[in-house]
Amino acid sequence: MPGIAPLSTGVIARIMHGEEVNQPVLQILGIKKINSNADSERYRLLMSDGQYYNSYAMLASQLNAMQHDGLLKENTIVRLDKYITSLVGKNDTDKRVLIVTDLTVLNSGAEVGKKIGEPVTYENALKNGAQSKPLASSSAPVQQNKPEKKPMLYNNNNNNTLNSSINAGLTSPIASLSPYQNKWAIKARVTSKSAIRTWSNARGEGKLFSMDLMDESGEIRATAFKEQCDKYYDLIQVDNIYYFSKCQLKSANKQFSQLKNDYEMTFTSDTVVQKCEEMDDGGIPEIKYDLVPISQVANMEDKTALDTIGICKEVGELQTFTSRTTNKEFRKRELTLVDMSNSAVTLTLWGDDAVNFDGHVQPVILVKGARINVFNGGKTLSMGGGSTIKINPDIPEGHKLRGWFDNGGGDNITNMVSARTGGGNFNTEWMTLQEVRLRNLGAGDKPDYFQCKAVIHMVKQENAFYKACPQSECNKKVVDEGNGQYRCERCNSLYPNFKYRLLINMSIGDWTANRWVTCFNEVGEQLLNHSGQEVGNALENEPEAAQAMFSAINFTSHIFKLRCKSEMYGDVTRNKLSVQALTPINYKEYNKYLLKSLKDLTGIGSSN
DNA sequence: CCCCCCCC
Repeated sequence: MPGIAPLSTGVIARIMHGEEVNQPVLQILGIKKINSNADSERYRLLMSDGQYYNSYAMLASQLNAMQHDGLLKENTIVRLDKYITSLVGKNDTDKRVLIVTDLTVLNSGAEVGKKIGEPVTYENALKNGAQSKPLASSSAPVQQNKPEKKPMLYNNNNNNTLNSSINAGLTSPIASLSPYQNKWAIKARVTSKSAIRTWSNARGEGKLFSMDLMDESGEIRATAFKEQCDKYYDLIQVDNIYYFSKCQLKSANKQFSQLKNDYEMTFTSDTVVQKCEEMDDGGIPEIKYDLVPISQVANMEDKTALDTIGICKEVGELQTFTSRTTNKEFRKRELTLVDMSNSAVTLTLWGDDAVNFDGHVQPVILVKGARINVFNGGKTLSMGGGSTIKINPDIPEGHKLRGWFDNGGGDNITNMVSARTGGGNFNTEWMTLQEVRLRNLGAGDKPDYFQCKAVIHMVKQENAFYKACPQSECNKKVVDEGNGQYRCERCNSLYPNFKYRLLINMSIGDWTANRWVTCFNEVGEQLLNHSGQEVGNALENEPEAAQAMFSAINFTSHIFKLRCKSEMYGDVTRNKLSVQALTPINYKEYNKYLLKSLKDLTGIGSSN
């Protein structure tokens, strides 16, 4: 059969003997779903090497999608790129389960069209005296073969017992754990660890912490309550590898966990945890980061979890507030992360992370599992369950960013993914400047936000900047003492210097109306394409340079994201517009709005 | 046995 990959004949005998075989090629003779309950999905495979077949094979759940896509039909020939074997069951009936964690389809079932060879079960072949020894191979076994004497005595809570099992190499892959078998030990890396949390409800009260564990086969969440919480909290550290045994397994509630496992673990009084001190990590993978460029965050769905890395360009004050809904007090701190996509996003830290954070050195921040929140039409990242941050991580991406930023890389951030320091072009209602008046926007307690396409008519150079407190966290206007000293009333300090901050008023117009709007520092810097320092200096000392900067933007068109709020000055109410963000015109998006407006106006092409 | 992840 030309084009059909040859099977690795007889290889199942070697695999089931614990030998590591590189990329065996097998044929799928059947696949069926086990565990029929709705939130648990797992497939069992019947696979043949043409000589033997093996029904104790499982598909790791991260490969379920291949089955969903119809890629694993009967007769399909696959190459096992990664797999793990594990002994399960009581000693006398030990079975070696094969868990496939990565595979490549070589020929589709339709292409092959039939079962190759006349395979028999490996177990029957053994009984009938067929060759049971592994064939000659230079590769070392991953796991020890089944020891002759009964080694797996987990009937007491004794570390020596655990050690002997572990030393014999008898750890199970996480993917093989289920509530139906409890004699196992896993060797896993801690990828995240929660803070200790207390609860109190009708069913009682207590405390707990949870952690996420990972090995080559998969991941699982574990929770330690009460006594176990106190006992293990300090021992468990992110990135370390531990042996765990005698935890209770139960179905995971998918509502609360994004981890790819149908089960989760609870520590019990019998649980044994032991730190793995070996230098060799034994194939336990490093924590993997799927780093998303900050610019991409704008295109991702609300509530998505993601990994990213950026420079903490700005850091906010620690804020404390009481939640209106729960009456709980929260502490948070907002960081502005920037990266080489010339984009910025806000990352919110909570609790101790927020309190202890020192951002003044503009560190590299690596974050795993941060969640997207939509706020004011922008997107922010927030730490939550399972999220971790690392400050100045020793990884190539971190060093690259450091070099980029220290050479001025962060000076031209043009894309503000979060609304506070800018904003995107998503989810914000389009409006004309006339509609803003007609609809009485900004009259409520909360500001209104909208976007419009407008052209800059005139920019005021007078009072376009002010002299602000030089402290990085304080932007209050300083009082010029006239003797080379500047006084900040907020910090109650005298300084020999100040920093320029922009506060630009300009007139913009669309086809319906003109309005005066205010740009604060960051947007002003983006608009004028110069730092506040440069603009302030030019305005004070180099009028021609300043003129050039300001006239360069006259009659340019942009998408303005505006905040609208009516404010009282004495007994006069003024409706104020401030520019939250400024973006180049995305004609695809803008035309969508125009087309919709046309439909609404004419009724042509509309549904009603 | 938790399952909240907040606020502007």
